[in-house]
Amino acid sequence: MNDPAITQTWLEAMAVHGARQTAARRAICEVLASAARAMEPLELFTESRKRCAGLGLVTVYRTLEILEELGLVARVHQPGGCNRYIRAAEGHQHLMICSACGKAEYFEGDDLSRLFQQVAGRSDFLVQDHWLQLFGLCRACQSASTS
Amino acid sequence: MNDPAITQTWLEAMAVHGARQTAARRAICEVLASAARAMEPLELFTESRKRCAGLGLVTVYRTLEILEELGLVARVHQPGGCNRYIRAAEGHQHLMICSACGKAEYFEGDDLSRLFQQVAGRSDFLVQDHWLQLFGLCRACQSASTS
DNA sequence: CTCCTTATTGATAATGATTTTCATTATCAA
DNA sequence: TTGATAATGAAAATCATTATCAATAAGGAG
Repeated sequence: MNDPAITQTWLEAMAVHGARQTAARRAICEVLASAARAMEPLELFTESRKRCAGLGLVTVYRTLEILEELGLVARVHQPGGCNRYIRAAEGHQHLMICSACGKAEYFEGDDLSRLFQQVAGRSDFLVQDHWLQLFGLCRACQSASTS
Repeated sequence: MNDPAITQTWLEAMAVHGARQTAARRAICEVLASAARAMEPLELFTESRKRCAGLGLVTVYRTLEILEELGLVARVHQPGGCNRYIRAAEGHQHLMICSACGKAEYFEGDDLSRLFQQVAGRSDFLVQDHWLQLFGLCRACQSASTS
């Protein structure tokens, strides 16, 4: 699914949820859907404002709240802070984040769920959910550090 | 290693680091070392104050900063917030958190590192670090929800 | 054991991110 | 086209965290 399609999907999902379709929301969704990195509210505000003059920061917060509530967008936790948002995973995927440029990419982690149950089975916990994130260097940043 | 021993280890590590041994720090370490759950600064403050009258919240923040810097304590990220701290893992361990009571427990995850490299190998990322946390129900809370 | 340097302390003020409030504006169903 | 009402932006309020600073206490030197 490409970026414009994602934006469309998000706006439709919001509509189903009873939320109106506005210029502000469209701008915010477009920016976030096409972002290669997780973005924080202020960045998202600055970028989205280029597409929707007069946009307010508060609207960014409110839109993120809805998108997160609908499971379309996810908050990303990093050593440097936990206020960045990115397109949510499709199915059993996990994030891999470049610690140099911030680029984020999902990878399939379907086979991991089973393992977690098993590993945790050694204790008395009943596992219901898991958070997994990998940090490293993307291809571009590997090359950059070599040269 | 039991709780008083952990406290002692922490205070000694802080001493090596050049930090003085004070009543405030001892109280904070004692509380955090014996905690079964990750605690937020304000909670830690309230509890520690019972052992060290007049303790200030600011000192809790400062002590946490040192303990984290020395790798003795780790920040815990949860859906409800990212401002809780807990005893750091020993070696390749990961956290398992009870979503009902908050109880946290470490489990061995040594064999997982290899898997992450492998899984990520499908992409162009060079994995350097990983964050893994499991959420579920501890034994006590499983029983509670059954009865 | 006492003194003295200096790290540590708590109270207060400042900061920065996020939320709330509210009057105005825009969406969209009828 | 119209009207009920959701959505908006500006400003104020809130909350956690950080910086400031004068008073205090830790702990090495003597």
